[in-house]
Amino acid sequence: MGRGSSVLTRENGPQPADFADVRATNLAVVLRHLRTHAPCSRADIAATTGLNKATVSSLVTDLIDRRLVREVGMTENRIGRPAVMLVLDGSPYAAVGLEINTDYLTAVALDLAGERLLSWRRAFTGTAGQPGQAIAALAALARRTVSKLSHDGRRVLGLTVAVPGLVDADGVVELAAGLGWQRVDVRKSLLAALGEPGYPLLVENDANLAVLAEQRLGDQSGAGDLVYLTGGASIGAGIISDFRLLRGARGFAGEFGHLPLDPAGPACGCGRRGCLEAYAGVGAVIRRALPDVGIETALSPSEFGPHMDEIQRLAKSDDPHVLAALTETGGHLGHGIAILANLINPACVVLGGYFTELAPWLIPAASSELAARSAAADSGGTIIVASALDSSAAAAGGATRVLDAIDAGLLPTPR
Amino acid sequence: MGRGSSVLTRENGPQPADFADVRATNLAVVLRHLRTHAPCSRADIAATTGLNKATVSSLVTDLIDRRLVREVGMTENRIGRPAVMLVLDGSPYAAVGLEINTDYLTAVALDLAGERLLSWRRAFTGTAGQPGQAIAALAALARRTVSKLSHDGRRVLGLTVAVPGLVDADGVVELAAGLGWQRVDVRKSLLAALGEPGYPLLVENDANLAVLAEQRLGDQSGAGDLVYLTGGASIGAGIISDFRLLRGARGFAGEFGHLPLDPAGPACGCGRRGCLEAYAGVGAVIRRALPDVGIETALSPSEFGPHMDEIQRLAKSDDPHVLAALTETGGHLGHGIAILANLINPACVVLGGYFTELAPWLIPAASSELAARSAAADSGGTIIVASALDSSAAAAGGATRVLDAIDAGLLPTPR
DNA sequence: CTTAGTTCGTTTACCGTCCCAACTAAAGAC
DNA sequence: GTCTTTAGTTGGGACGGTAAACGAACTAAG
Repeated sequence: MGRGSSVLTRENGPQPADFADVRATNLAVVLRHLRTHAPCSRADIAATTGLNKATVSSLVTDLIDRRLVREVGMTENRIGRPAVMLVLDGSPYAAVGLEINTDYLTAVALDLAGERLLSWRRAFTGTAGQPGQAIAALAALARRTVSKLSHDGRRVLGLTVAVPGLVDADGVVELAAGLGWQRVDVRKSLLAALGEPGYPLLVENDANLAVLAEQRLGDQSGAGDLVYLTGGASIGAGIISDFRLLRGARGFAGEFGHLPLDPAGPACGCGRRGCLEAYAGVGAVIRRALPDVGIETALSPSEFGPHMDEIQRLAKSDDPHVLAALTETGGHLGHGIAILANLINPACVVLGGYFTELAPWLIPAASSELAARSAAADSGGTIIVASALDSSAAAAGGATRVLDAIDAGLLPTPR
Repeated sequence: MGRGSSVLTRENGPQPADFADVRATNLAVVLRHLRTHAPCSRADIAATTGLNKATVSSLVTDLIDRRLVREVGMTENRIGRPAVMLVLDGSPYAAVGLEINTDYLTAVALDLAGERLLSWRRAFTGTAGQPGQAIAALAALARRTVSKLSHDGRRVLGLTVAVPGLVDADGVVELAAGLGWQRVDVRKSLLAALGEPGYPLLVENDANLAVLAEQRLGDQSGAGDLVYLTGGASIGAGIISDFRLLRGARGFAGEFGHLPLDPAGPACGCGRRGCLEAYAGVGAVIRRALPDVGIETALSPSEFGPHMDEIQRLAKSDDPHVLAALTETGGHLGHGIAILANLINPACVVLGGYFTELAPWLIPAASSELAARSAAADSGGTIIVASALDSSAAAAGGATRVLDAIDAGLLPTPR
C-alpha cells in the first residue's frame, strides 16, 4: 500500500497520492456500497458508483480473493442475462469491541456485515484506583473473546476498548473519574498483556464509540451530524460532525456532564458546582424521583439499575411525583442539549444509557426546553430520540470502529 | 477533472477515485508545500513530500503552465549543481472576500500567496429589513473590486461573502438578526446581480470565515482545532475542528452568543433571557463599563466604536470601574469559553472583533474562569488569545476560503 | 587546468490502474 | 429460432507515479 494512510485526504500536511491509494479508495467504495445495498450485482455497483464496469469487475475479484465478498446466486425471471448477486462475506473475519465500566465488562464481536457474533457481559467489582487488576480482567476477557472467534475460524481485524473517561490519541486514559483512574496507559498495558497481537488495538472514549454504533447500527444509521449522550455514572457526549468523530485538540471533546450551568447550583462529584451532571446525572435523577433514597447515602453504581427500574415502574403507573421529577430532569437535559445544539447543530441527539428507558418521559420536556433555547428556528432541526441500542452500545461501537477503518480503505491483506 | 470533488475523501457516499484525483491531489500537495516553505527547489519538494523527483518535475511544469508557480533564481555558493528556486506566483490571480455587517461593507482581495491586494471599507447605513438594497450595494462593491483586479490583469478565482447570521449550505441566510434578515437567498440574488460570473460565489457565516483567516493569516496559522469569537453586534463562534470547519447539520453551528446560561439572567435582544450575549456582548460591556450610557437607550451599531475606544482609553488609565467591568465581562466570556472547551476541546480560542482591543483586560479573568470550569486538567490545553487580525478578518477569511479550495485541489484551468 | 565529487533536474523505460469499446454469455420475447 | 436485453469479460489505450540512469552545473582540491 501507499506511503502512509491508505486513503487520500484533504488534510493539512502534504500527503501525496499514488495508484495504491486510488485502488484502496475504490475497493472501499465497493465495500461500502455492498454494505448498504447488498445483495447487488457488479452492474448495479458500476451504475450507482459511476465506476466503470471493468473496474468494478477487477475490484470485486480482488475483494473475493481477500474473502471480504461472496457471490450468492443469480437473479431470476428478469429479461437479459442474469446477474450474479454479491454480498459481504461475514464468515472469515471479526471485529471486537470491549467496554470497561464501573460495574461491568462487556465484549461484543461483529462480523464484516455488522451482524453480532457474540455479546458477553461480566459483572465487575470495581477496583477503584487499581488499574492493573482491571486491565488484567480486560485482557482475560479479550483473550477469551479472541480465542472463541479464532476457534470459529475467524480472523480478528481489530479490537477497540471503550473507557468512560478522557482518552488521548495514544490510548492513554488521562482521567476516568468513575474508575478512579488518572494517566493510565491502557493501550500499552493491554498490548503487553495480550502479547503484542497482530491486529490493531485502540482505546477510545465510550461515548465516542457509542455514537459510532448508533450511526452504523441504530435508527440514525448514515447520519452525518449526530450526538450520543451516555447516561451512566456520568454523562458524556459522543459527537459526530460531518461524518467524523469530533475529538478536539487533545481528544477531550464531549465533556457534556460537566458543562458549567450555574455557579450557584448543586455540588457535583467533580468538586465544582452546577455541572449538568449534578442536575441530570443518574444520581440526581434517583434522588429527585425516589425521596426514600437518602441524600447522604453515596450511591454505588451497582445500585443504579434497581433504582432506575423502580423509577420506570412508577412512571408507567403515572406516579405524579416521579413524573414531575422526570419532567424536571428532562428540562435540565434539554438545557444542556440546547447548548449542544447552538454550538454543534446536530441533526439528532440520541439518549443512551439509563436515559434510554426513561426517554418517553424525558424527551417531551427536553424537546420543549431545547426549542425554547435554540437560536435557530425549529431548534435548528435538532431532534431528540431514544437510543435503539442496549447497554452494549459502547462495546458495539468499538467493533464498529474497526469496521469503519475497513470501510475507509484499510483492508486486511489477502492472507 | 474527475467525476465530482477533485480530491479523494474518506467521506460517506461512494466517491470513486481516478487518475485526475491523484494528479489534483499531488498538484495541491506541491502547492501547499510551496505556500509554507517557499522559496524552495524541486529537489526540496521531492525530499520533503516523498514524491518522486520526476513526478515533482512534472507537477511543477504543470503549475508553471497554469501560472500558479514561478521560477525565481538559483541558489549560489553551494556545493553541487545550483537549484532553481520556486515560489507561488501571486500575480495572475486574486481571491475576493466581502463582508456585510450592520454598519459597513468590506472587500478584501488576496493573491495566491495570501498577500493583501486591496482592503476596502465602506460605511453602510444599515437598511434593516431591506435585503434588496443591501445586496445591490454589495454587488456594486463586488463589481468595483473585480473590475479593479481585472484592470490589474488578475483573474478572480472566487468570491465569498461573509454574513453575520445563520447561513445554510446553499447560501441562503436563514436569519441575520443584526441586519433584520430572514430567509434571504443572498447567493442567488448576488449571482443574478453580477450577471452569473464565471468564478465560484459562496456565502458563509462571518465567524466561520474569520476563523479560516485566523488559521491561515493569524498567529494560529496551521492549527487544527481553533475557535474564533466575533465580538460585534453579536457573538458568533467560528469553529475549526481537525482542520475542518464545523458547520453542523444545517450549517447553524457556532451560535455562541445565544448560549443559554441562566434562565433568570438579563434579557437578550433575541427575546430570551440569560444568553451569553446579554452578559458579554458589546452592548452589555458598554453599559457595564460606561454608566453614563443609559440603559433605556438603544445602542446603534455605529455607536459601538466610539464607546469601545472610550472604554479602552479608561482601561489604559487604570480606571477602577472600567477594570472591574472588564474583569466581570471576561469572567462571563470565560464561562462561555469553558462550555466551548468542554464540548469541543479546541487548542485555542481567538478573541476577535471588539474583544481584540480589550483582550489584555479580558483574557486574565476569562482564563481563570475557564480553568475553574474545565473538566480536563489544564483546561484541556485550551488557551485564549487576542486576534492578530483587524476588523477585516471575516472578509479576509472569505478570500482565504477561496485559497483553501485551491489548496484542496480545485486548481484554475490553464486558460 | 584538470579531475573528482556533489547535487539538480530530466530522460527513459516500466508498471499499475482506470476507461472505453468491443466482445461473449445467458436469459426472455416474439 | 432469432431478436432483444442485460451481465460480465477482454484487449487496447491513456495516464501518472516510480526507479534508475544520465547530463548539467557547480565546488573542492591537486
